[in-house]
Amino acid sequence: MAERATLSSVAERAGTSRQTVSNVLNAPERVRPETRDRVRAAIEATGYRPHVAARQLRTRRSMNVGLRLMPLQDGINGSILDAFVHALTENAAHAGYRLVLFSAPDDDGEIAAYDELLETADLDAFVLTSTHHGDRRTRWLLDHGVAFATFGRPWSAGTDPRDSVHHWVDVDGRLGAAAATRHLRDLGHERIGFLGWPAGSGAGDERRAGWRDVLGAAAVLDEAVTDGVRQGSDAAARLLAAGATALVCASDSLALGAFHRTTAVVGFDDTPVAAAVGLSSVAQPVEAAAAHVVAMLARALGDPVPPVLPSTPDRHVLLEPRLVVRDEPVSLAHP
Amino acid sequence: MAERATLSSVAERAGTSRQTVSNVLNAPERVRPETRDRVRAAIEATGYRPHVAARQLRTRRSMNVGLRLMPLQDGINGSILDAFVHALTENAAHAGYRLVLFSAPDDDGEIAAYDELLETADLDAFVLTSTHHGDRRTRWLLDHGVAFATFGRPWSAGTDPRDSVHHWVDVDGRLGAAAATRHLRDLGHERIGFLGWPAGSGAGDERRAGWRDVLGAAAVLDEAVTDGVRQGSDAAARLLAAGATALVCASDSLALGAFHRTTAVVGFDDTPVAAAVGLSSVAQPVEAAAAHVVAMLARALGDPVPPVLPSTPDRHVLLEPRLVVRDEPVSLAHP
DNA sequence: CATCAACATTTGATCGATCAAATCCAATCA
DNA sequence: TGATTGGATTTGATCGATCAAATGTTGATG
Repeated sequence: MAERATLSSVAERAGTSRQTVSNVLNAPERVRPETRDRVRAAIEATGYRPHVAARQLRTRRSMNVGLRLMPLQDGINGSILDAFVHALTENAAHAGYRLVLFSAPDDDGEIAAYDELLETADLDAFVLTSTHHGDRRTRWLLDHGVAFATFGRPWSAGTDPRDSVHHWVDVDGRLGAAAATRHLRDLGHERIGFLGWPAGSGAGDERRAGWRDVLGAAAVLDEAVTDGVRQGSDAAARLLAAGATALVCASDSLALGAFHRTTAVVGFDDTPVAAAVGLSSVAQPVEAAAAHVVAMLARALGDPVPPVLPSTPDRHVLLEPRLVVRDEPVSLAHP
Repeated sequence: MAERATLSSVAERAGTSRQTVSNVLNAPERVRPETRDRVRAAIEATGYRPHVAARQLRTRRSMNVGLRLMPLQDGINGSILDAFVHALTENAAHAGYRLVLFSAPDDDGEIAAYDELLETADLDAFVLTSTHHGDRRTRWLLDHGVAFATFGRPWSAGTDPRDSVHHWVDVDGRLGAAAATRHLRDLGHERIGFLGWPAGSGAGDERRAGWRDVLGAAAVLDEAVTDGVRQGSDAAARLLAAGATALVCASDSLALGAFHRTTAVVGFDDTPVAAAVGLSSVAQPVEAAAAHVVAMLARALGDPVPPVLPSTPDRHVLLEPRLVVRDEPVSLAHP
């Protein structure tokens, strides 16, 4: 087994010094072209790869980004986050970052984990998901000058202006719900109900607002229940009894419950279940969201943003969801 | 902002040397109790935490475990892997490991990533999922003396004995299918069909075998289709037409398709969908699987195995799945 | 031809831990 | 008393990179 190549071993081979090799990698413009080529050849020949721990010890940069895995969602809806984690992993790799996972029982535990990881492992940044009212995590990170971005808007009532200064990416659920409503109207439905959650959840309220945007004064058939298939089924029955002929739902769980009462249903998040049963649903562009998150972090960290990532310098990005229309229900098509 | 505490700063405060502080942390028995207490007090007072990069540079151990995120499953079934990732993250933390994610387009890409991560980041071990026939990854890792464990048996036809020497954890699908079949028989069904995949997939064949184990010569109603809700629905119709009154399915996707034809269905993997619609399903003990994986890695690495992890010294663990019986179908209960 | 600036390259120190070997110290024994 | 032993503690070197400052080289300029 060959010895591990180091800066020094490469330097020796190229007939230069450590630092020149280092410069070829980190500041090539400082090195004369001929030397550069000679060093590059030596790097190639030895298969040299920089050792991250050594670099980290000196620079205090680990190129690692932390992500807390949220406790598993009980239902169907958790899968967007999983898709997001996938997309994040790939996009982080494009920018040279690696994703480090950790878990915590609650927000305070997550904050304690930040503290620990920053001090012991030099994590460069964090990605937060599932932002909510009164989120202490963002405050802590801002106060400590840590780079981070959230997937999800800051949902606070705007009391503290600092909440809006951090980087975030979110999907415009209002637009999505509006598109869903319009789609059903285009199919000929006139009495379109909304099946969502009780007021108070940021995302839920947004979606309801999108439905109202389209229907205006006709937006009267409104049910608010906790998330779940059974609740969706029951509430759908009530809405249909009240005269609704089509339903916009705040989640695929609710939509799945509603789906066997009528196929004129649109769900939210385009989970695997929706695809499986042929349910139309509003898809979140998680891939794009992840790309924006990584781009924001790279900018915040002063690192180059690779061309594959979005180059908008915005600190906030609100993405447009996409309505996935499926016109052939699969599993519930009783003969 | 206080300066970062280091071994030296703690040592100074405690009136000892660096090395003694290091010993208190890594080999306390070498230090006289009084000194030990003094040092511990200094550690406490300064909030000292060891810097992983510095340690890693010297010891060549990162305490990081790599995991490749598989490309997203198209359907419902991917969620077991996600649950496994969660469980793995938590159990890894118990043993002092962190989980580092990476992605790769295929097995060869994964191997290239191993190579890279080992050399640059000193990853201590890897966890592999979705093992399959002719898996080159395990061979490579064995050849390079890298610690790893797989979630999933080596499914090779036993040509190379090395395949069986590595650490693996799996769930006994055969047992699970048998339990499902028995459950349906106990409910009074006599003609129980199996709805699975074409022969050739390790896990699928196991599950079919479990069904045969229970029914013996009565195991005749057998359909093999590719995975999917629609396929499940269609195949279920054929099986029912052929006289079946109940169905054991190889996946929740298939089971969901079958579910509206008859509620006498048992699925596999107990995905969120199954819970959502009230479908009985065979649950994989992912939590236990993850704990075993971490315990195996810790042993392989010569690290202490924390008491919360299983202490069996086995290199192979076959876990028993659990049948989750749900007797009230939710969404498909047509009035 | 000497001087100076600008560029190119090298040298020594450093990040914070561990390893290996040296030193210190108290207790034991000839 | 002095040598010996074993445990406790300290010292110096090291891992592999980067930083900061010093040195070396080149070309332009008066």
